[in-house]
Amino acid sequence: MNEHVHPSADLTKNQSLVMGALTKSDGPLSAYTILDQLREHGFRAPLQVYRALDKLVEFGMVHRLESLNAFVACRHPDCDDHETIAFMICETCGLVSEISDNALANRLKLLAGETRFALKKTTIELRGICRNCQTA
Amino acid sequence: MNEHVHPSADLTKNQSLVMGALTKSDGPLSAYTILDQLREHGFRAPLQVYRALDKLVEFGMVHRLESLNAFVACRHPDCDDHETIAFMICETCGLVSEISDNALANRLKLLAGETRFALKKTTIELRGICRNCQTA
DNA sequence: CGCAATCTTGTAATGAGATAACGTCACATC
DNA sequence: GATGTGACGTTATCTCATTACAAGATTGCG
Repeated sequence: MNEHVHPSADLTKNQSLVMGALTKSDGPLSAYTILDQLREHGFRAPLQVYRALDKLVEFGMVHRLESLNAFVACRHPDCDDHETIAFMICETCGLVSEISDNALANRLKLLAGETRFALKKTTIELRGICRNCQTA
Repeated sequence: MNEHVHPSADLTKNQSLVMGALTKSDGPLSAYTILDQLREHGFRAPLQVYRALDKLVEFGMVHRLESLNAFVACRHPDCDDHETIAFMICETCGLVSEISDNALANRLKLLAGETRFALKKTTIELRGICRNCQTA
């Protein structure tokens, strides 16, 4: 069995709305942007968004980008390892792409192991300019 | 010449005070914590801290921890590459250690290069429990 | 010297991100 | 039908960060 099933069917109403907003969006959204988009659906307070986001992140359907204080729908092809994903963030167009690289993950695990560090979560975010935005 | 000279001599008064607070501290400090510590030295507004921090980060003397919204004095042994440093952050004791690993840095550069992504800055933060805190 | 350009500083106000504390409601289980 | 659990709604508050504007300080040059 896959541990990272995306339980889209089991989402509550609020979770579905938040997930929908993120899926529709091209790039990452802040919690407050999501809130504004969902006001017409009855959302009134940040906590409604944050609670949904917490669950979606827990389910592995959404990632939090620490360097942006924003959230993106998970789009990486294989769902093997939600704990060691790298993000490339274009500072020009805002595009975010996910990278799942075993060599990278293993190297980090090795480094942690060397000092007996019990690794729980990794944040890897690359900021720069994507190919498209350079030629433009 | 080393491009990452730490120009401690050239720091302004505010920059020195902020740097001092970070150097004295065992772990990372938030901007507002620094502000509180420096009130007796005449600090009154967050901006005074943020301005100093911006410069110190620019000089490579201070690192920003994105996943903590906090700052640490640079303590990593070699100053070769301020752009690709990994941090291990203990969630129990707050200890932060810096890792400068070439294999890791090269792998990231390779991954970025594959998609012609012009890498500007990398954020690598490992959260977990350090060796000491596990045995305790 | 006198003046302009630039950099650093101080202050107030505000914007943006996140959570605490409270109460309520729906639903499952025994 | 009592009880536990999880999602929900609301208000207030907290933390983090920036904008905008004014005042000094410093450098460089005619």
